[in-house]
Amino acid sequence: MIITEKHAHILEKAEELFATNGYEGTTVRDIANAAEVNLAMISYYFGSKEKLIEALFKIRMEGTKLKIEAVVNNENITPFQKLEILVDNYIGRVFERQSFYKVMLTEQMLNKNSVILKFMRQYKMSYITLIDEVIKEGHNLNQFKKEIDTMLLLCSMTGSVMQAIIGKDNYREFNLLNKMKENDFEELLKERLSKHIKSLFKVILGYEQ
Amino acid sequence: MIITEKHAHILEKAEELFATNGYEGTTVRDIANAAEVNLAMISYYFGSKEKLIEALFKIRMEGTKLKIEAVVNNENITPFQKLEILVDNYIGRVFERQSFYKVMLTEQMLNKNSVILKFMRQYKMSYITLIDEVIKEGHNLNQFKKEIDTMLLLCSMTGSVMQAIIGKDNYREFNLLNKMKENDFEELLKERLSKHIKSLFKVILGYEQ
DNA sequence: GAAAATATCAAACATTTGTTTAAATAAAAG
DNA sequence: CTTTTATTTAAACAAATGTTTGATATTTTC
Repeated sequence: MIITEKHAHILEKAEELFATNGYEGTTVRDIANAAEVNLAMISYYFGSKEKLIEALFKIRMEGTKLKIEAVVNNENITPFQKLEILVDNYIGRVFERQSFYKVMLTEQMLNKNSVILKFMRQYKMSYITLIDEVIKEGHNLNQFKKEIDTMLLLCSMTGSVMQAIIGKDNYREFNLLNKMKENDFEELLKERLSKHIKSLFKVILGYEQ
Repeated sequence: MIITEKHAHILEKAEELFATNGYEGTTVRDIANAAEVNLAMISYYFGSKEKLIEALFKIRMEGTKLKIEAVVNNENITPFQKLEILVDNYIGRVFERQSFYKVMLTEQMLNKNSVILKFMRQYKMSYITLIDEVIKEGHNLNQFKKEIDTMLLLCSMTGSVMQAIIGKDNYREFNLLNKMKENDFEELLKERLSKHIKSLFKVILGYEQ
């Protein structure tokens, strides 16, 4: 399937609606209105509502895998530096595409669509095997001193970021940051998350230089 | 509103359906079938589908707050022990009520219902202020050495647990635990999560006895 | 045990849903 | 320019949705 600009535009509007109202809570009419196209165009372009969300997952997940792998194939940096870059990449991607990651989170729980499940499985597995490699490398170089549960560490990373995003407003309020501009606040939160998660990795892996 | 056994039974079936299919993805007919009552009984008992999910949040959140506070009012244990108990309580509650916590997670993202928002806000705030107190106590006693971002630590706790639950099957597969019985596996995962999160707290707070 | 209140039921209700149709318009190809 | 192909449209479609109705059964109250 060829994705034109029109496709991409509709997908972006649909993505926003799915993030705020859920897949089932979003009607094809909502999408058509938001994208300012005729109702029938959704079927015309994508075939069905279900194929539309499949297309969304396809387009969003395509680039991601390559981006992740590029980091690890860089030979000139230490394992811990690689992990730091992976963390920052992850945070950057989630903040850049908050809507999509919210959709992903709900679909992880609810979805039974096999196409979407395949995409998510692929994404997760590439991430975990990659990090596992880097961690093994660090152990071999005797830079990481502790044996760890990679998957739980990954849960902490993704979970911390997602919870922070979902509870953004609570965080803002609790830390008395209401006056800040939205953009500045997001940068602050990203920065704090980055530090927080890197230190998680550090202490859990028993990193020593 | 008085909650009878019949109410509770319908709510439990609805809760399961909401967890697997989402609120919008669950029809009143689905609930009636699952609870083995006539379709009209849902309206008769709860007034509407929306009031049903509000009742679910009400009943589930009522007990929680008291349980949390009981821990902290125990004077005979150290701050870090209190945190350990809070962590184990949290894990225990989530595993015991996986369906509800899944519903909560999606509603956190999607819901605009003011009644539900109020419940969740209350829940979150009571948790955070409580933990904040314990952490201050630990600092005053010079047992915690590091200044921390309480809310991010909380994000890591809740996020780790939720991600682990959502990705249970992945965890099982990746760690080659497929032969294990579901119950045994859950106990194992709880144990590992408990250790993992407690060590997070320990290192991030700079705990020294 | 009759009267009143509560619970259950199948059927019907008006909306909303995703999708399709067939006609009209615009763009591309020859 | 004309024909063919691709796009856009309003209207229609059947199925599904949350809710209500009015009749019937069951339980409670006195």
